[in-house]
Amino acid sequence: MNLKQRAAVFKALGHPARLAMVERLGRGECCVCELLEGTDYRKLSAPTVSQHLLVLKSAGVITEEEKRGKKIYYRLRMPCVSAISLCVKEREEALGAVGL
Amino acid sequence: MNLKQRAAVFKALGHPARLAMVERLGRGECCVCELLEGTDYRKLSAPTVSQHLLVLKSAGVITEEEKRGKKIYYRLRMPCVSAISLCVKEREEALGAVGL
DNA sequence: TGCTTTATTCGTTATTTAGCGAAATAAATG
DNA sequence: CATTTATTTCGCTAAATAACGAATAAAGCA
Repeated sequence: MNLKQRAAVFKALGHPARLAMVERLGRGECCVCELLEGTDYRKLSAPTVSQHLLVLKSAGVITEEEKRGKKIYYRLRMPCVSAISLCVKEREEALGAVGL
Repeated sequence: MNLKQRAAVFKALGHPARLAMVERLGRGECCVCELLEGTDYRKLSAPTVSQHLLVLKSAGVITEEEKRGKKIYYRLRMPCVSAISLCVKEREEALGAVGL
């Protein structure tokens, strides 16, 4: 995996809505409608969520698992990103001095 | 560290030039002039590199270490991002099927 | 002091991204 | 088959980002 591809993964994670989706999927696969509800970041429209999913899929972070009934299920394709997100989350103290 | 702040960290890493800089800084502090040379991604102008450093600094990823002579030294402020980048790098197989 | 090096700030332009309403697709259900 | 539900695609606009040349600042050197 080259530099550009790696950067694309981080870029995909670099939006609150997408990061929330990834963290949700880290707790197990779910359908789009659940992701549409679940974001505590803010309420986004279905088209917007759909587009964010495409970004994550293109970067290889998630994958379309299967279609059950009317619902389409996604799951995390790079399990390590869950650990990554946790790692960053815990670095709280490292950011205090920047005013973040 | 909240969702938005975490996303900002990933966003900062989400550019080939910035990721290369972070990976370089992961091997030890260095000055701007070294970062200006070192990117195998592509040759960028000094103003552009300077702006990328600002992005990384604002997200709390790096910090301005000190000024020695004419040179300004930066270092990694969130050491875990080095490990993160390696983790993503190794997930190569996970991306084959997406055409990445 | 004047010149060179190192790095940043400013101003501008081109490109990308985010978001959404409207429309389209697909599956289940009455 | 018409309707509802779940999701995506399309077309558009507003905002953010990337990049760079010119100008600026600060430090060391001749």
